[in-house]
Amino acid sequence: MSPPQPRRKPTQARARATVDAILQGAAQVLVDRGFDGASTNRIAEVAGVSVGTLYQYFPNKEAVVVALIERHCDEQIALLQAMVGDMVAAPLPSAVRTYVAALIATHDRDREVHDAIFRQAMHLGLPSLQRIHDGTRTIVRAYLEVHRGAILPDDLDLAAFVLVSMVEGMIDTAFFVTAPPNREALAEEVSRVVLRYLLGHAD
Amino acid sequence: MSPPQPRRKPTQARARATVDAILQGAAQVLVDRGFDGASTNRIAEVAGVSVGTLYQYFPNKEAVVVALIERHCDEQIALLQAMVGDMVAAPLPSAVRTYVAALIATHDRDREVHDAIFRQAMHLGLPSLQRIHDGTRTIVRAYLEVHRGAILPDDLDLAAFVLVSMVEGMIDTAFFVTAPPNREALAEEVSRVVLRYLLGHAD
Amino acid sequence: MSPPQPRRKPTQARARATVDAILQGAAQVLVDRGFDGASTNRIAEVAGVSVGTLYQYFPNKEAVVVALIERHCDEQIALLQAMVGDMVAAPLPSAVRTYVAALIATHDRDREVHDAIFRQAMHLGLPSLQRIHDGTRTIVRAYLEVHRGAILPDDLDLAAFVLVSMVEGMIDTAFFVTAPPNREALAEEVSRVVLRYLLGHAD
Amino acid sequence: MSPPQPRRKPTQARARATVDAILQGAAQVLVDRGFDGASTNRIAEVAGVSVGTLYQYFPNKEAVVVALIERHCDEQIALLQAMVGDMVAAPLPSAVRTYVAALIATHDRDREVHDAIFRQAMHLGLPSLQRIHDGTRTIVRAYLEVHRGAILPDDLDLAAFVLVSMVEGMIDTAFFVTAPPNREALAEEVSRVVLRYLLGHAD
DNA sequence: GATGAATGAGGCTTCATTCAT
DNA sequence: GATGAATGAAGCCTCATTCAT
Repeated sequence: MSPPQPRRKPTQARARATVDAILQGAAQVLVDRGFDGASTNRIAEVAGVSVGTLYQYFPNKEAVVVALIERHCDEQIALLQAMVGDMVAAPLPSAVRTYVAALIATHDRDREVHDAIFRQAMHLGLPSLQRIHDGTRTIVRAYLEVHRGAILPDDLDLAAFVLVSMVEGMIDTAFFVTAPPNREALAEEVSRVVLRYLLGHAD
Repeated sequence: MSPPQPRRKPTQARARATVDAILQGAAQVLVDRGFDGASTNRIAEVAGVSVGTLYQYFPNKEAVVVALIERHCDEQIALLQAMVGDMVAAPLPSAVRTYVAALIATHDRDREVHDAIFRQAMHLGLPSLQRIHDGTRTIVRAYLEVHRGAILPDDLDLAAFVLVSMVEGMIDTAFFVTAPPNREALAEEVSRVVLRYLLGHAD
Repeated sequence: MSPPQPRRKPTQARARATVDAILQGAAQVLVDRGFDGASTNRIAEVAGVSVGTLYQYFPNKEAVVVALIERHCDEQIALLQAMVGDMVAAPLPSAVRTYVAALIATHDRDREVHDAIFRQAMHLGLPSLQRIHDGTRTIVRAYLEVHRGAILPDDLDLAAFVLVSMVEGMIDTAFFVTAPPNREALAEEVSRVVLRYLLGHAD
Repeated sequence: MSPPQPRRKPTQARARATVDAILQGAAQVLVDRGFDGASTNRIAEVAGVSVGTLYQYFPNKEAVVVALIERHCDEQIALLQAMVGDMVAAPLPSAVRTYVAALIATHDRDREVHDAIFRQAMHLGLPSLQRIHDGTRTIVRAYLEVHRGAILPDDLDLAAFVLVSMVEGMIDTAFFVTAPPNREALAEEVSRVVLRYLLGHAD
């Protein structure tokens, strides 16, 4: 409803620390008491500031959650980019395996927080997940372009979409919906799916 | 001696109609105003009954949403089963294409309602999605068993998990997170992924 | 607010049984769930009838509670009268001891029910307790009249009032407020109070 | 270094005023509309604050009533103690008459409020009345100890219990159940009961 | 800048009561 | 006579938000 932008840019170090505390508190409360138990008063309390202070940096409750999600997404993307940084140079099979492993690792960090935030993102129907998806897709698409000659799919846009949404979606399912029958073998099997799709084989 | 018909069948018919109305109302409100805007009073009003009546059939607000999700899941599963009924007899490639098409069709029916309910399911962390997943997985696993000799994967449990979660997750992503670059070609491309995973080729 | 009289006199045996069941249910619920948990629906359910039936015999909820209290008071008075029936003929000391013992016995019967009903009577500020008091006082006053020559007090009205309210009040306190230090000796000590008041000694 | 005055004494003063206002309001409403008519909204309104404020100081409705009862009990006990302060030094007969008069006076102050609160205490089955009783009993017991040689009863615990519960119970009855035939003579007659119990005579 | 007491709309839920069957 | 589904006013309580200090 109201602009999800922070009311004032926290230029001073003290202010930034306050905002950080609030977001930490928000994450904490989200994890501990679920969405409906996350009131601004509670968040402020856990953050160790007063509600008034919270409202000095965020125009309303939603803005806090949005900011939290945004920050989380940024971290996720940064994490992913760091992990796949030199993937481009690698041969396709090992690149894929690295990518899948990175994605899974990404979900393993801060499971609870990730989970809580993910649910909120779904709940609020926010474009944050799309940001993650699109960012990832761009990276993948670029990679496919480089290897265009070696892979089966022609439509690289579509291929990138399918790859990212499939792998991401699957991992989300594995983490949020139902546990896989064999957690150890999961990464390898997913990699096989991808490799067979791209190459026709998984060697 | 006693009347062959239980005394209040008609009453039950009325009650069932009431429950239906409430669930309809809940779906309606969920779509229109989102979860937080879905108050029991609003639901009752849209359903055309009084709050009191709602509470005669559901112990609390969450129960209404849960019932709605459950019903939706049942419908989804029934729909899927109807569509893949004679898939078993079909050759693998066309079976896969049927399955994928069915899944997509399933998402196309009642887009908005499905969307709203799906979000709630995620939000509430309910096992309903798991039910869908597990149901589907059982079907798929049985199918793979039949074709065991013709496919590459050994671990059929894992294969079934990967297939279902991947395809389902991907379609969810396509519908809820970001639109695919080429909606027409999507089904075929997903089918290809599956077929190459199972056979090494997609012919 | 509305007349506390039953809507229709239950002339038939069946109807009387129904009324009984309802009052039983009311007592039950009052004991089990306290006053605020005693809803007409619950009472009807426990009584094994439908709410509608309850409302055929009682105009509103209060009427049920009032009827219950009335019935209880009647029982109490009858019980008391039975116990002190031939007290008049007895010599004063043993008469007093009989009376006190009867009062205590009266409180011991159906402790829980008595307790619950007593609280309601207080709560509703009903004249029922007054009925018990006045009834008892009349009996006592008559007895004192007979023994006028043998006792110290002149004002028999006042004496009867003091005796009844004191003994009754004390027993209520003993039962509802705090336990006496010596339950066994209580009756004898109370009797002594009364006898010394009447005679100057307790022999 | 740090300010010698804690930062929000004024705040606390304000808060205390608010709590007072709420309790006043509660007493008011209890008297005016009875327990069932005493809604938190009504109490807050009469107190001149918003419901939210009420709930900032009390976790629920019952807590308000309990606090009110507690405060009332404290006042009663303090009042009593003030009145009987130098009773110990007095000779028995006048001490008893002072005590009885004090108790009656205690009931005369704020009749309506006292009445309403007393009913609630019974209704809620709270130990508040017990507190009053036990407090009083301790005082009486100490007094009896001092005069042990001059009185008839041996078991001082029992005697104290009988005295307090009897006198208190009787006065409660006189005030809440039925009016005494001769209000003026009541105190003297009660004193006689007590004195004859303790001494065998009332001079 | 920070604080936290105060606000009050609004959510969830209960329950006395009615009335069509 | 009996039933019990339906009603809806009203109660308790929470929480996003403001503002005087």
